[in-house]
Amino acid sequence: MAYKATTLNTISNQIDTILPLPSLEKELLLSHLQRMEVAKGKLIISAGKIGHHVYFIEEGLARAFCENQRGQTTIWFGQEGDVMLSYLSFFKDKPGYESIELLENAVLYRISSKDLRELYRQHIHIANWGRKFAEYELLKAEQRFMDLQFKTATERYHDLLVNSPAILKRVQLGYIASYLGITQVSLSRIRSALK
Amino acid sequence: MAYKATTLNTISNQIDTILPLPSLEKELLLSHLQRMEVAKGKLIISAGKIGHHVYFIEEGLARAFCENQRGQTTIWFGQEGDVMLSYLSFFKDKPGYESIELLENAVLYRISSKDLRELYRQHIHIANWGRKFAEYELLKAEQRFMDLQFKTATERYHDLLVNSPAILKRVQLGYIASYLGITQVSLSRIRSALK
DNA sequence: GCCTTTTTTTAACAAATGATAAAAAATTAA
DNA sequence: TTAATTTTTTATCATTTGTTAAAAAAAGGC
Repeated sequence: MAYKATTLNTISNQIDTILPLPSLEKELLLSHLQRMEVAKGKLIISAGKIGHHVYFIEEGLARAFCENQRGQTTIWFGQEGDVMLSYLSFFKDKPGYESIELLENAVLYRISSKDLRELYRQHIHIANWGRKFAEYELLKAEQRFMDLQFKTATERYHDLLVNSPAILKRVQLGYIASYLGITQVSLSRIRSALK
Repeated sequence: MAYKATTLNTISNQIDTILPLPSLEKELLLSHLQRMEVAKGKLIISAGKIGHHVYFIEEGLARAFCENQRGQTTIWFGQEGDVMLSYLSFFKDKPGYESIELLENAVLYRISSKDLRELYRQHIHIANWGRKFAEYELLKAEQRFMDLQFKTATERYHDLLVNSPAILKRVQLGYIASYLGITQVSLSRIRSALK
């Protein structure tokens, strides 16, 4: 059974985690969100197409992946509390690199890019909330880049074990391997060396 | 001789490139900027320390680098029009991963983190300017990550040749190699294979 | 110019990862 | 449960990149 939803992972708390909003702006932002229950396997965002919404994950698991010569490479996992979007689509109205699919049945909230941009334009608290959102995503991207540049695949796997055990439990190893930037065979070698 | 400064690379135009500001907010932001002439070799930001300013490069060239087992690895080059900062320091008041040093004599403009945050808090246009800044930096970081994940060192070198020939002319190959995530010996092999 | 120092290239060998194929284990469906 | 399918591991060999050392080329100082 899925764990009982508490106030800790409600959409309202997700918003406050980025930057607490005054009640007026909070209600305004919430009023533009649309709740969706989506089945496992559904493609939320398609590579090469412009995504017109930003999604908040209240429950469920998703992955972003790119198609390339060797098939699909997973570049991101998202779970409860994460925000799901194509940066290129939302920031520049351009087609994104990646597709995003649900790996489990999910409860999502979405807002259209158009609505969110209008809220940014009119309300300074929401503009600063959007700035904080971009800044935190940038810190995550920087961390990700540094890991890829400076750590070995073995270290990155170990980091996942320590920092994101939930992902490892919920996802098959082929996806993990491509997320780490190595082949599944290589990941299998790393795992057997750890025993 | 350095090229003559035109309106194209003034600090004022750098700001508008991120997001054009109304004249009131533009003047306000400019009034907080301090002009500096800095000599080649100067360390602007130090790894492990909190950087308290954000810098705009009007003239000159800089690199960010990290110390690690193999010495220094260059992770970024900045030239005319680029903004220079530690993300961790400015966004979270934490010590950053990287040091930034000037590779040429430079003309910089700087603003304190404190002042810029206060402008974000009070002026919606500046808040949205700051949001756009973070969004564009995030797109650059995403591009960088994708390149490292999906392209070979040879392809990354070729991209530099095509997209940033100025950097290649101004910087020694050892820095370029570490920026590409390979050794200088490897870069030399790549270069000789292209002939 | 010439000498010193720094940068770049080349060579030889080691280590890590990729590609492919096949075996083993786990999962799913009837 | 059994059979089919999917996932994971193991093995072999090729390729790429790293390490170290030395030679060649370029840059800087006197």
